[in-house]
Amino acid sequence: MRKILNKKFFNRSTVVVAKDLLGKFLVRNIGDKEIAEMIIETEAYDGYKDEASHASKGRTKRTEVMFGDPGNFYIYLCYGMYWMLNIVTREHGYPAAVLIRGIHGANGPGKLTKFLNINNKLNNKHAIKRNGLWFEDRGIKIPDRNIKKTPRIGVVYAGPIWSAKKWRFIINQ
DNA sequence: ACGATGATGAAC
DNA sequence: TTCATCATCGTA
Repeated sequence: MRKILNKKFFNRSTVVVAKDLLGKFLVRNIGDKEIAEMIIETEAYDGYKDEASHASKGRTKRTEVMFGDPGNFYIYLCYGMYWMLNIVTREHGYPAAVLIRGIHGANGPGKLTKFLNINNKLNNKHAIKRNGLWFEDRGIKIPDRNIKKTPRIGVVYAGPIWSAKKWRFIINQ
């Protein structure tokens, strides 16, 4: 079974999408090369009230993408060196996204974008084959008992309420 | 424990 | 136009 995840999949609760992405495949196509790896770690960033989310600054040139269509990529540079790959969730006009933090063979959001050759050229592009980067359901279902929830990484600046939210999801090895 | 490295947003 | 900050990672 190979089903490409569509707009409908991403137009749902951000936390649910983040959890559901575990076990799905991130597929990268460049030329005649195709890499497909299972997603093992994600984080949810939901709404303008979430102080950990860039969208808490409101609509800016950068955050505009998060207000866009579900299934679009939100990609930005972090610490001057690493591209972060996010996928926009919820309906158009509501700012939310899921950060892809780990795939099989590349743990860490900066490492996986380097591994898959992802940069801001894909920012605000839709996750479809035509753009060379998309998501597939290959029939793997991760049972709840194998999913670990923890607070998000590197967001202490967001204050006690938002930094404590257990919106990071990892497959228990 | 820390430095690399540059875009971003807010203050001035 | 400056300035602090940062959804990280490799080296130590």
